[in-house]
Amino acid sequence: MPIVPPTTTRKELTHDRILDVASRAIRRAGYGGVGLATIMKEAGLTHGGFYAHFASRDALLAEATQRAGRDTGAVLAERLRQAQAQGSSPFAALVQTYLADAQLDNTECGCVVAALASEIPRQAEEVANAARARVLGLVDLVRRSLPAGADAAQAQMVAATLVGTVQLARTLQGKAAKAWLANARDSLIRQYSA
Amino acid sequence: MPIVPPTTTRKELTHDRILDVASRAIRRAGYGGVGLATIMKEAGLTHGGFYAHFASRDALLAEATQRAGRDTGAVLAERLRQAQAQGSSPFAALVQTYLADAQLDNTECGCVVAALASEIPRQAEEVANAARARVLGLVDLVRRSLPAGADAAQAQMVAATLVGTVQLARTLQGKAAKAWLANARDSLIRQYSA
DNA sequence: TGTACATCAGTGAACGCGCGTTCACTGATGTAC
DNA sequence: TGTACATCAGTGAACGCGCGTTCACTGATGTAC
Repeated sequence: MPIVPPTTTRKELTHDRILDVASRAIRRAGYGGVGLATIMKEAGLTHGGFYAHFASRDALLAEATQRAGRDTGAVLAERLRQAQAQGSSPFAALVQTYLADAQLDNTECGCVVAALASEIPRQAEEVANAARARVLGLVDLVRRSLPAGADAAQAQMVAATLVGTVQLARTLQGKAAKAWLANARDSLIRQYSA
Repeated sequence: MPIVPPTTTRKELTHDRILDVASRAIRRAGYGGVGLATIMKEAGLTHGGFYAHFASRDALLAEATQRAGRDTGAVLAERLRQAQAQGSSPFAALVQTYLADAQLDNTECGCVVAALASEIPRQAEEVANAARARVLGLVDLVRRSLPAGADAAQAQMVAATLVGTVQLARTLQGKAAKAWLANARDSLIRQYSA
């Protein structure tokens, strides 16, 4: 989703559009899986104009990682708020959203950490830094969803389990993948709910 | 480690050497991160001879995935056997090996699933199939390490947590990464030991 | 044991292609007076 | 309000490079007699 600040020039709108396209492209195809020409074309531009918006390909990957993380982070945070407002368990809401069956085919708009985790350590410093920030953001979100008294260590365990589960389920097909997710939802909610 | 069957022609030895190099290359650099020329050079050959050994790049990636998984699977299985022989907990041995601090810098010779998980769904069918087999192999290994009575569902949870933990710890640096691993080792052993 | 020859494993140059990056240019936008 | 001009955002062709793949060839290995 494009984010449009109060005062926006035409160039800022274009920049934002490129970022939005790229944030989906990297989750769909991996950091190395999509070229600048494709991204620019999907944004309705020719590739020549790219360097008026970003210093390099890596600069785009870094910004796109941040964008992807903030987009899905905002959605999850909103779910937690809703659950709290209704007096239901924020943790259960998090788990059910993060491990929803739909996430299997939703890589392009899903969690950027789950989509790219194993590629992060191989990226250029600026990209890895942006990705690292999203990992920490995810852990923090998990921590805030846990019952009061839960510590960062528990949040790390849950975050690792969520990410690992989505990734491994995505390597399987159909029923086996959904069964894996369902099992993980049950186990996590049983174990960590207050 | 090259695997040498009883009767080996010179060509089989070379094939094996290419596979060994490739199995480390994909874990180090990702499926897309290393070219055939580099792999052949590391195996002491010129790249022209590649197609005498493999039908395509993807065929190599598939075989190298299988090789990597079997190599590390054999090491882990041996650890489990040792622990059982000594009357100590196989599960603790598995967790301490899989989540050892050394794994942070050991991507090249470590678990192929942890090294490549998020890239698997994007690979060609034959590569994804080989990788999927390694995921199931990992789950099975975990299941065999768990106390008697543990089911496949528990093994899936543990496998996802192991893989997610290694991946996320690898995105961090130094002390933070080691602390994450230590926390995960403690939590898992506390939770699943008989 | 020695020679002649077929098979085999690996070489090295070449191919077409898509990549990230650069740059001279164009047409639209917006400002000055 | 209208004209002249500077600035801006995006175009499209070109570059050098490394990739996967192909192929004619070479030198070594091994077999037949």
